[in-house]
Amino acid sequence: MDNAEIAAHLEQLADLSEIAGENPFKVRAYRAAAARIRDLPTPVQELLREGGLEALEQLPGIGERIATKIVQLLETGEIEALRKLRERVPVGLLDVLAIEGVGPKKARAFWQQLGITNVDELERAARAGKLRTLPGMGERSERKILAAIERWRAHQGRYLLPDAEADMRRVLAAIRETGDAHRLEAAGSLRRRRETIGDLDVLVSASRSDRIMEAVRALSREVLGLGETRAAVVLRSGMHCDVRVVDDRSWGSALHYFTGSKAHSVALRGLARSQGLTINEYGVFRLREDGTAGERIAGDEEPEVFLALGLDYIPPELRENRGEIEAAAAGTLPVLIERADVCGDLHVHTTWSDGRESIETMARAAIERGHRYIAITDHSARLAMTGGLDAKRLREQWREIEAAQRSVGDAIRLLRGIEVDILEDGTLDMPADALAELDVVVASVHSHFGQDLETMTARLLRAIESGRVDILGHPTGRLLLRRDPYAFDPERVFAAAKAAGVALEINASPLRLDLSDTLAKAAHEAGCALVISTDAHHPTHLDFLRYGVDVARRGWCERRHVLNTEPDPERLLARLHEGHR
DNA sequence: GCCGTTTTCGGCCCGACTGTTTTCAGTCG
Ligand SMILES: Nc1nc2c(ncn2[C@H]2C[C@H](O)[C@@H](COP(=O)(O)OP(=O)(O)OP(=O)(O)O)O2)c(=O)[nH]1
Ligand SMILES: [Mg+2]
Ligand SMILES: [Mg+2]
Ligand SMILES: [Zn+2]
Repeated sequence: MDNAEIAAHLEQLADLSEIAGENPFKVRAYRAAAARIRDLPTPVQELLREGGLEALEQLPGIGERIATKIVQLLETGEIEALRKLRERVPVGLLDVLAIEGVGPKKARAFWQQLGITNVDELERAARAGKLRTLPGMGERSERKILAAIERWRAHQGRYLLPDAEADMRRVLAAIRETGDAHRLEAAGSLRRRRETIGDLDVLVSASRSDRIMEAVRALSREVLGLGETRAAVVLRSGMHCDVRVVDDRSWGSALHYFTGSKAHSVALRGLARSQGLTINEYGVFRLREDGTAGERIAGDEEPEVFLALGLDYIPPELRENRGEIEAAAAGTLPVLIERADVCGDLHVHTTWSDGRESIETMARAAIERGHRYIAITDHSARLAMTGGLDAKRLREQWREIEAAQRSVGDAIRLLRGIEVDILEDGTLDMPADALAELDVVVASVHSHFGQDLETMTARLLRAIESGRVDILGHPTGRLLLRRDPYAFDPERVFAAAKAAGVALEINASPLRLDLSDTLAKAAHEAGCALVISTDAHHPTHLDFLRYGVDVARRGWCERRHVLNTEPDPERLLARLHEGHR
């Protein structure tokens, strides 16, 4: 059972406990534990094997009770407390809880007072006008729930970054168009550069909000809520969008609030309380004896919020309550890598396999982007559907690389590379002598994703220890929103990569983002080198670098952790080859 | 259920909007 599944069990425990009327703080503890497990780079199974129950209890937010539940889950396949809860509370209510506007109290009331146990029954009851018999519910409530059920049925889930960015540009343009916005900025998960985006959150400062709200309404196909300072709408794309309007004085604290994450804000606000302060979206205030907010001491600009608490400024990408507040207090936050630090791209495809453009076209596109070097890394033969290269065609490609190099001049260095398949048994899909003549060998898994953890780990280790591999490409094999990562033990893989001097790729394709933020962090903390590569199959894909830098920043990476921040290609190659060639 | 440069008991973030309410609970950001 992988960490995502364990987290899902804890989430379910939280949801059902909540409907059952449990203490909300206990429910929150389950949710916090679920988040912690989901963020864990190492499979819990491996953690337990090495450190036992104590290793689990070491994790913040996981104590004796939850640790025991997790062990129980891994040993027996279920959590006793969850099994009992499922006997008592209909599991169909989990869907009811997912309906917007329905929380634990209403779900419970539907169930206890109307015998509703799932969404279909809720829909029938709403149509039959039965919900209005409940206290605090009327005809409008029924209509609202029916609309929410429709959205739930159509529900599109989360979005990839480029799709969210495209809609965000439209929203920002429309708000700007009103001329009433003094400042405006994308907030929420998009500002934090999370790997997928649930909805758009936009902060605006203005002295009047009516025309801004009207502009947002005009973009939407459905209005979920509309007040003086907040609007919640469904855009025509189906994406949800929340707009918050504040006045200029509140900009900093409002931006902090709306950027989140929720877990970060809750932790920061808790720290403020312990310092006799209180934070809301309007500022940082001294806390009076009676518990109300007193003198305002900060909040015009975002950095003041941190400063007021004695903290270093925490960049949005780090605001996930993963230790950033403690690091900011200790002055040990990383100096995060930036896009301008990256000097080249080490994973580029061309028409020699499944890329869309020639070597020279890709080279010129890279020059336009200021790159000092790119590695031409087409697929090896095993990936037949991509027209992958065998040793003979690989050697032919070198002549074209040389020709392209002469043609584009010395503005950029074209490196001979390959993305060689790691075959089922961990051997490489190319003879060793051919690989030895290359500048850059990226090795990746493209088949047999279903191997168990031990088999896949051994397969990756064999490739890493071959002495022929410089970079492990898209190390988990995941496709965002489409394919889960394959099972393997990152700890052993990272240890082997460090020992062999093999770098780990942060694949910057927004369909992949692989390594993920948490794994990238674990990798450099394990002493591994990283590279950020686009896996470009088209000139415009070279711009994916931004997304890779986002991941690196979310993974606490500094410039020194990423090899392709080296401007000089010869020095870069020396670093890439170090330890195994 | 977790946690502790105040603490091993008693806190645990804080406010906008909605619907139904005559003063607020529930839900959500
Ligand atoms: N203080 C506080 N802020 C919250 C709470 N819930 C949400 N926020 C803030 C922080 C969030 O980043 C921001 C936007 O809320 P969203 O629900 O859209 O979450 P976010 O954008 O982080 O993730 P998403 O990708 O949309 O799921 O609002 C909360 O319970 N308390
Ligand atoms: Mg959001
Ligand atoms: Mg939102
Ligand atoms: Zn690949």
